[in-house]
Amino acid sequence: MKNLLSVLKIAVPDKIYLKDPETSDLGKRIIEHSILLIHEIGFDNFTFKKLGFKIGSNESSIYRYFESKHKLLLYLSSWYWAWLEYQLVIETFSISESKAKLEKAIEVVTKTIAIDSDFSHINEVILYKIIVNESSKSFLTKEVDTENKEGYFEIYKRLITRLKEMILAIKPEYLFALSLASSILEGGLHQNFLNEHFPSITNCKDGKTTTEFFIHLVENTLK
Amino acid sequence: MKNLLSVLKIAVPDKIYLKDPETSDLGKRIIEHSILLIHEIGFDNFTFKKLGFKIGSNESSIYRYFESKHKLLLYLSSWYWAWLEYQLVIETFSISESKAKLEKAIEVVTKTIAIDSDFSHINEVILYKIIVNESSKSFLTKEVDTENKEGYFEIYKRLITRLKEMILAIKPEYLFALSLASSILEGGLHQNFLNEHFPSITNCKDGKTTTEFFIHLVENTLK
DNA sequence: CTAACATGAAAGTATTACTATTATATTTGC
DNA sequence: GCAAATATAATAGTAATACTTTCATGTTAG
Repeated sequence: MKNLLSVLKIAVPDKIYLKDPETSDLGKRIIEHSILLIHEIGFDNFTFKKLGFKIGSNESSIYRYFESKHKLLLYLSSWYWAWLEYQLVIETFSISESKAKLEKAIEVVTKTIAIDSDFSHINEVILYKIIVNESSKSFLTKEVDTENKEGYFEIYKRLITRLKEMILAIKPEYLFALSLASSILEGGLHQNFLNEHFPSITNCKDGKTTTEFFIHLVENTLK
Repeated sequence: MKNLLSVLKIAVPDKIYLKDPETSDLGKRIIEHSILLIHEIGFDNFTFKKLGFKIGSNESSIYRYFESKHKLLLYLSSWYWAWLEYQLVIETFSISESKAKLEKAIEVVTKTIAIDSDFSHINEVILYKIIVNESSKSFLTKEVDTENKEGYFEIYKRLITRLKEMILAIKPEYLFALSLASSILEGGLHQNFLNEHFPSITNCKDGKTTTEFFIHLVENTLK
């Protein structure tokens, strides 16, 4: 996996950025340190000025890569979904039995990311925490419909479609495969959010995992 | 229901506001029109200045009721959860059979609110839309842990606890009752969000409802 | 070696999210 | 019916945000 990703490039919809941050040293430092800074102070308190200060660069230079901090969040989200899609495909590819395949898929998309694959400047453990705490803000806006038309959420939707296919492979007549798929993905993030901030309203803690909860849920639903 | 609510008052944790908006005409107009304005321009674009202009009042007067627009969102969210808790209790109270009770509960918390009960200045149909589109922002902040300790999310957590009890009444040995309860509540909002903005990744549309999806899901999970 | 391009530095703008002060209107308590 | 208390309005002010613009400088490619 590590090897493959050092050859492959995670592709993010190119309308999200003004200049591809992967093409320069400054760009890469913007991505690397924006992840660390958003994690540190939260997306709402994050500004390009503060980021510029952190990487010893100028605010105006960062604006040459991203129109706004919102676009940067879209970039980070898309990058994460693309990375997760890659994990999903690789990890389930060789499994032919439908049930085992879906189980592995649920595991991939609901587990807490705790190990950085370390193939790039992007720390996936911290990025995952940002996804849990901030990614909803990328679509909870008045501009969501326009941005959806522009294709900013394509990877996310494709991921859900892939999950849906695996669900339908088990039970083709199930009428809610898309809803179940989207519930697994967002619900997985949400349970991990609760584990961190509202432990009194989740059971996904103390050794019981979000993955177990969803595997049990899905298995019974498709029985 | 209508009659009862005209006597009862929806109680919101009093640390959320500086002055109870229910105690004055201006306060009520702040609540009434903040709901309309947030729905119109989105929470991110909403300001007390714009609201003041809309209700023919001054920005500084609104600040006497709420410290910040974030506190106002917490107020609206808490009000909605309290209102929903009330609906839940009333509608399930007289049902003794566990399965029917839980089914009714799922219906209450996952259905799209389309009729305003019209007992107050608060338009519940529009408020529901705000909850779907904006309520996550009330807890997706760096201050969530402090605010949780202050008790700002008590009603929300109590609602989930009530749902959990109804789940356990059916299957006491089920290990994920809290996670299932929180998934129903947040998942219900999310499916309705998808229906509005990302219809390609949900089945809760074209006559198939979010409620049906969750009733089927829960019934099979607890079988 | 020069033209193109990337980055940096500085200044400017409109808006936001408040706070503070003072004035005026309304209510209430006696 | 009047003074005191309270609520609201008007105005101004502040620091920060979310950018944009301009110009200078350094670097790189043909």
